Amino acid sequence: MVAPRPPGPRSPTLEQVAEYAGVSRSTVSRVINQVSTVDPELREIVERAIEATGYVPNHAARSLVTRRTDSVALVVSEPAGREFAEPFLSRIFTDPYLGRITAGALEVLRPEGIHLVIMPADAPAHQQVLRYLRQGHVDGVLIISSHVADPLPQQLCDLHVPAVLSARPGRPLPMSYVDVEQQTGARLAAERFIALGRKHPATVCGPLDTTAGQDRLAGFRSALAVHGYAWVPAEPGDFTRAGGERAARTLLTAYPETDALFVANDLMAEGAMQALRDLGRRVPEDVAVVGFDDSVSALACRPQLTTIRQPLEEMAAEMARLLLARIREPEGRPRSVIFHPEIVERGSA
Amino acid sequence: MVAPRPPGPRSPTLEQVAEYAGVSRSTVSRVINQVSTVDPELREIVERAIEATGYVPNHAARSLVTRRTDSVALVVSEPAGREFAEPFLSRIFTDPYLGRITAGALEVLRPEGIHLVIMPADAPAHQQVLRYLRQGHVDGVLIISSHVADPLPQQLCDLHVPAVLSARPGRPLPMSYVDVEQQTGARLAAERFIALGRKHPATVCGPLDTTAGQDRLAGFRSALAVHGYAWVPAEPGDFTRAGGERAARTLLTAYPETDALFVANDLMAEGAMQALRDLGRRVPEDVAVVGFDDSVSALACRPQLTTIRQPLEEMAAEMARLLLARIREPEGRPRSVIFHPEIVERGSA
DNA sequence: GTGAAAGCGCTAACAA
DNA sequence: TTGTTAGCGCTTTCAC
Repeated sequence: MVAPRPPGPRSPTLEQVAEYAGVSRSTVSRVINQVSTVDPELREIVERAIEATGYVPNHAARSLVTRRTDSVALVVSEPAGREFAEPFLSRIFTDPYLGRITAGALEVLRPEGIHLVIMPADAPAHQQVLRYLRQGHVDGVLIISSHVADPLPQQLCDLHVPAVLSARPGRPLPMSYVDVEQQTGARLAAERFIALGRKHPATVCGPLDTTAGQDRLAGFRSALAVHGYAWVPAEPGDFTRAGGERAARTLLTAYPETDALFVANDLMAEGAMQALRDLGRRVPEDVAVVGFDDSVSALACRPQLTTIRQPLEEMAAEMARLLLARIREPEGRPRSVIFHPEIVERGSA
Repeated sequence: MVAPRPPGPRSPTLEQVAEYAGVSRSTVSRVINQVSTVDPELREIVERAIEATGYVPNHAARSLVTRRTDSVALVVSEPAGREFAEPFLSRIFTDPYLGRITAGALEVLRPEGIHLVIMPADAPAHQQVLRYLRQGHVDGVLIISSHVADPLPQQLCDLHVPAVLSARPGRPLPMSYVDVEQQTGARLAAERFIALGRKHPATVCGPLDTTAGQDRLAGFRSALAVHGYAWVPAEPGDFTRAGGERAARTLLTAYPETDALFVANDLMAEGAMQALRDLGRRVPEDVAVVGFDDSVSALACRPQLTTIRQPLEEMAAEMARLLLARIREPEGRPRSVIFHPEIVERGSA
């Protein structure tokens, strides 16, 4: 909380513009709000008065009566019970994932004149976030949540705050969401390995308490089952670079025959490539590697990463569109939009 | 702009809580605002009433009278006249720079209960951003601006909106800012090359219309001048990965004898390493490379990047502190806080 | 087509 | 210590 701002040179009010123009407050208000029933001549006069006084409407006053704020929150949720080496804030803001989501959402929001408040919500902050949303700071919420048992989506649902999820919710919920066909993506990776004639596929999967982690693992396994693999080694990572490195090392130590590695996101793949290098494995000759995301990390790898592309920017843009629709029509049916993944073939597999 | 939200189940007002508790509005207000002059017994009653009714204060109403919003904007400014391959939004949100700044700022802002609105401001959006700020949406602004001729800082100054800059302004301005000793950083790189016995240093510098670009180049040149280098080849890049790759290629083609390369940020260094690899140069054997930032990119490189560390998170945190100070005391003297860079030695030099 | 007036939910003088 | 009251600046009926 900050101290009150001192009086200072306050900007003009509607009242003052009205006086300047010699009309009533209502007329100025109508001109500002583009109401068409204003005499063109008066409108002209008022517009000049606005220009002359340098008037801008006061947001709080307007918001108080209209109950709109023209801004939405981007909530990055993380439930309790996860352990990470890196602190929450640097971890999420260093991950290219969030950047792509932000860019995609703003691509839609900006032209609509809607602003974005970014709200990290680790477990201790959940209550504050809910409070914030209840205070009417924003018209709606984009929720980035991956943990299957994350309570936040349900709570937001209960609050009747318009909201859209970044992925299929862990439990069914009457809330719009966007997702990618996770299993299909994983299958693409599996098929790539089969096509390359690899015999010992394995995977650094995502955290098994996330839907993406579960789905990608299941998709990979079931696609390989079709080719006779009743079982596939898997070691979970935490979607961070260091986590991927660690998991790959564990995996390759336990299963040194591994010649194909599916890593559940590009950031972990970066770490996995490092581990492989340290272990004296060549990529792709000894071990073929496929990542997931098609983020900047994929290009940073040597060799560059073959990966499953999910169009995060477009997905976030769609989230924003779904949210706007929901804000405009809160009782509409929740919608889901599922995107198709594609394999992007580069040097690693 | 969005349509008005329908009435729906409005949350309780102060009035209703007061009625429930059998006290006046003011008393409830005092309890909410932690005013100490409330009888403990009454306070207890009121708190129960708040609990029972599920009351939360309406932000707009409060903001209208207090003239505070408890939120600040993070404006990422970019003046007209720059050409980039990538669109503005994906470029800035994909750059680890912004992520580190955001994380650092939130580290200070969050505990204070202050929220962050993220506002990209390319040239066409400048007017809207100024308008937004004048409307009183936020209490202050953190400005990320690098272009020496960027008009935005001056305009914000004129608006009397509390603001803090991410770097020394292009022209002197009565505004607080944070910076790193750019020239010292560049000198560290130069000295590293001298220590390694390199004879043909060169630099992929930053855009010459940015203070950082200018300072790092000047610092590198003047440090080398001390060692007899009257002139040093330099090729400007645009601080992007692709730009660094292009610039390094140009430089190495024109000056194939180059055996030491200072690259003005890590993102460009990543690209430069790629270019060197393509040109058949080994790093560090044939060409030693030093970057600037110590971002995640530095770790993604092979070999890992020796780089000049600037503590961006701490710098952003300091920006936030300076801003809070300014909001609380708008007439205070503008302050500058300059951080010390350090060289982080890794594999590339 | 325009103006007068009520009121959005809150804080902060001021009185009691 | 508590209550009464007057706005904060705007939109929005409702008369005219």
